[in-house]
Amino acid sequence: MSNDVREKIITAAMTAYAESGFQGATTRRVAEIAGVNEVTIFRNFGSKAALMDEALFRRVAALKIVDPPLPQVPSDPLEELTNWCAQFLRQMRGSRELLRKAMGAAEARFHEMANGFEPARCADREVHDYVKALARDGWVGSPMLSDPDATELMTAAQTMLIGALWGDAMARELKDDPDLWVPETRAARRYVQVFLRALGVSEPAHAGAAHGDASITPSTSLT
Amino acid sequence: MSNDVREKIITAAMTAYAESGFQGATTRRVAEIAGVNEVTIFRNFGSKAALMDEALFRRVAALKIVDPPLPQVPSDPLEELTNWCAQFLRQMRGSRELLRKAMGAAEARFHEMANGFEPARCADREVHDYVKALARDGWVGSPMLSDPDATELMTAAQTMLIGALWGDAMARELKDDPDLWVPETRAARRYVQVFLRALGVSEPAHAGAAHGDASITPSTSLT
DNA sequence: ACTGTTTGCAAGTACCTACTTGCTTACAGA
DNA sequence: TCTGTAAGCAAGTAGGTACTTGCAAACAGT
Repeated sequence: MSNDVREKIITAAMTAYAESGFQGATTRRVAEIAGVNEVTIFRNFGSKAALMDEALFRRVAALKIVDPPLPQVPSDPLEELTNWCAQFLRQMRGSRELLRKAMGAAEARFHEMANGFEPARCADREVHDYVKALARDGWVGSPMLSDPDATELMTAAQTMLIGALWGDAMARELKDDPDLWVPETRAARRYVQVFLRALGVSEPAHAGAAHGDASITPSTSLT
Repeated sequence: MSNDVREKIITAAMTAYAESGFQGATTRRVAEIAGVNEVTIFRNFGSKAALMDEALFRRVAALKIVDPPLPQVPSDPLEELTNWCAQFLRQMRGSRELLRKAMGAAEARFHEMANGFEPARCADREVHDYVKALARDGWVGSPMLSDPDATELMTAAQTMLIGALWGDAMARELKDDPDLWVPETRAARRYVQVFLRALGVSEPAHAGAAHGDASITPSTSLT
C-alpha cells in the first residue's frame, strides 16, 4: 500500500522538522524515523522540499480551528472564552516546537509559514469579533466604553489575550518558576479573568445581574 | 589590529545568524559579510561554534536590561510602565529575527539560548516586583484585591503584559492589519492601560485623587 | 634592517547533504 | 501463473560544510 508508507514518511517528517528545523531534518533522519529506505522518500515526494511542504501543510491544517467556535452572541463570557482559550492553548502547547521552528525559518522560507500561522490569524479575528459582540450587547463596562480610545484599548486587550496564550505556549520552558506551569484550563481561565476585568465585564456568578447597566439579553441588536 | 577584525567577524556572525540561523550561517557567508578571508575566522575563534557563542553572548548582553529600571516605589504607574515597556518593546522589535532564530534553535542548542533569554526573565521579575509594589502601596483596586485568587490573577496580568510585548515583537509580520503596526510608545501605552485597568489602578490624570481608598503616598510600609 | 604577528590566498581533507541509478525482492490483481 | 507496481539495498554523483595546511605579503616594534 503506497498510502501507508506516504503517511509514515509524512509524520516522520513532521517529527524531524519539529526537532531540528528544515535544515536539520535530513532525509536520512526522516527515513530512519519512518523506518523506510531513504530512496522511498524521493520516489514518493520527488524532493525534500516537496515532502516538507506537504508535511507542514497537513500539520497546520490539523490545528486549524478551535471547535466549537466562540458564539456570535455571548451568554457567559468567562466560560465561553475560557473553554475556547483552553483549547487554543492546548493546540499551541502541543505544537510549540514546530511553531518555534517555523517562526525561525520564517524569513528563509516565508511562504510555508504564511500558511503555517493562518490559524493564529483566524484566532485573532474570532476573538476580535467576540469582543465586538460583547461591546454591542452591553457587557463591556462603562469606564471602558466611555474612554475616547475605547476601540483601540479593546483591540489591545484582545491582542494581549492572544499574546498571552501564544507566549504561554512558546516561552514555557523559559520560566524558571514551575508554579507557572499551570494546566491549560486553569491558565486560560486566569488570562480570561484578567482580560474581562480590563474590559469591565463582570464576574460569571453575578453575570445575570451585575454587569453594568444592561440586562442579560442583548439590549439592542444594531451593528 | 587583531581586535578590529574580530569585531567585524562578530558583527557579521550576528547578522548571518539573524538571517539564517546557526546552520544557515555558514562560515563562508560570515567571512563574506565581514569582508575577511574564511580562514581568519578559524584562526581567531577556533571553530564556528565558538564564534557563534561569543557573537550571541554579546548581542544578548547588548539588549540585556532596560534602563532606567522600574522604580521600587511607584509614583506614576502609567507613565513609568509605559516608558519601561516602550523601551523593552523597542529592544525586542529590533532583535526579533535573532530571537526567533534562537527560539527555533532552542532544543538543538539549548545552552546558548538559556542565556539568550535571560533578559526576558529579568524583565519578568522586574515587572513582578513592580506589581507587588503597586499592591503594597495601595494602588491596586479593591475588586482585584478582594478576589480570593488575587495573587494568581496579578501574576497572570503581569504575564500577559510581558506576553503582549513579546508577541507584539515576534508576530509583527503576521498581522495583516497594518493599523496594528503602531510605534513603540503608543503600543506600549495601550498595553499598559489595559494592564492597569485589569488591576484596577486608576487613570494617570486623577492619579492623585481617585485610586480607590489610598492616598498617593504609600499608606503602609509592610511587606 | 631584522623579526614576529597577522592577514590573504590556494589547495586540500574528511564528511555530510540531496538526489540518482540499477538491480533484486515482495506482493496483488488478471 | 504471469505481470505491474512499490518497496529495499548498494553504490555512486555532485556539491556544500567545517576545518587544515603551507606559503607569500603586509605591517609594527625593536
